[in-house]
Amino acid sequence: MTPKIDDISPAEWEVMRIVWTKGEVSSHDLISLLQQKRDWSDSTIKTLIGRLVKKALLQTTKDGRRFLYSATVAEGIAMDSNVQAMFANLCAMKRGQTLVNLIKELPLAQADITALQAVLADKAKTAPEMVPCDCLPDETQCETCEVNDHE
Amino acid sequence: MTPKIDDISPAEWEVMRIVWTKGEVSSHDLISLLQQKRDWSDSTIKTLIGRLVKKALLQTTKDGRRFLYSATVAEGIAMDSNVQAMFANLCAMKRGQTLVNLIKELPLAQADITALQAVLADKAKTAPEMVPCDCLPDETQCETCEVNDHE
DNA sequence: AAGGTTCGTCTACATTTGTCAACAATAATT
DNA sequence: AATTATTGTTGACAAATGTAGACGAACCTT
Repeated sequence: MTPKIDDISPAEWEVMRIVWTKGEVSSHDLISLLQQKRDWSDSTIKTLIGRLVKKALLQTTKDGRRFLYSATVAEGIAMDSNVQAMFANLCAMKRGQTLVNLIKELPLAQADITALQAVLADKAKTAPEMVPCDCLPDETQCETCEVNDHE
Repeated sequence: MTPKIDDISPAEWEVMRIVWTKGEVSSHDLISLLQQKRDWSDSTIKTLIGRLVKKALLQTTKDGRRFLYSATVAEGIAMDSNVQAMFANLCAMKRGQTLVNLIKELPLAQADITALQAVLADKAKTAPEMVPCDCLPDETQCETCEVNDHE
């Protein structure tokens, strides 16, 4: 089955983070690590693991009696895909501002900032004057867009 | 009741987008606009409206026999809050790269780019050399971080 | 006044998600 | 061998979500 990459629930996300960070983990490690962050019972974590395996986001390797779990999808891919899916829900016209607010809040490393600046410099070359709102169905006109059009 | 701002389901987002864009809408308008984008029955949309009212994300004004619906939370606030909540799920160390990938994909207006550049220039002044991974519980060490520490 | 239309509310039902307990198989200990 | 611990699998159940039919009150048409 294909991994359901955009179907990771918040609780499952916690599990995946550990797996991605450790590479291969036993359910025991997963449980012990997660319980240092979350007040979840062993059972709960086992269920989450089971569901992730069913969703094909985790794969198993037999290690004697137990299993070792590892991710079937790279962390970066999953993050990109989910973040992009989330942004697809937002009004196209207002994504830029949202990004500005987000970046203001986020701690970023020097290297990240440099990389971002490079991408922006590049995009600036071909960026349109404005990105229109896409909240209403095609035929309909968005008030705000009209206003801006007349500016 | 306080609006459950981070409790907007994907289907509900669709509804909110219309409301935010139009300001005040009747259920009739909502239904007719939404059905141009989604293959939802009248009933389905009515249910969504009802749930949004219950979540205090929509408020109503009586307009004769019917209601006019409007948002109780500004679109920008909701977007910021949700995007930030989503990023909280991501490994702190990899958020920067995710942002880079996101921005590469997103169409941005000139003005947005300029604003982003300003924020980045400002952040660059105080940005740390690196933001450590926060996927594992405090005591535990993240492999990748170690590696980077030794660089 | 009678019948159709509009609109809000209720009920319904399958899935998904958050949370667990119980159980069975297997391995480790005594 | 008997007991205990470990670990994967099942079953459960409430709450949230996607989806939609049915019903009743209010309104408009004739």
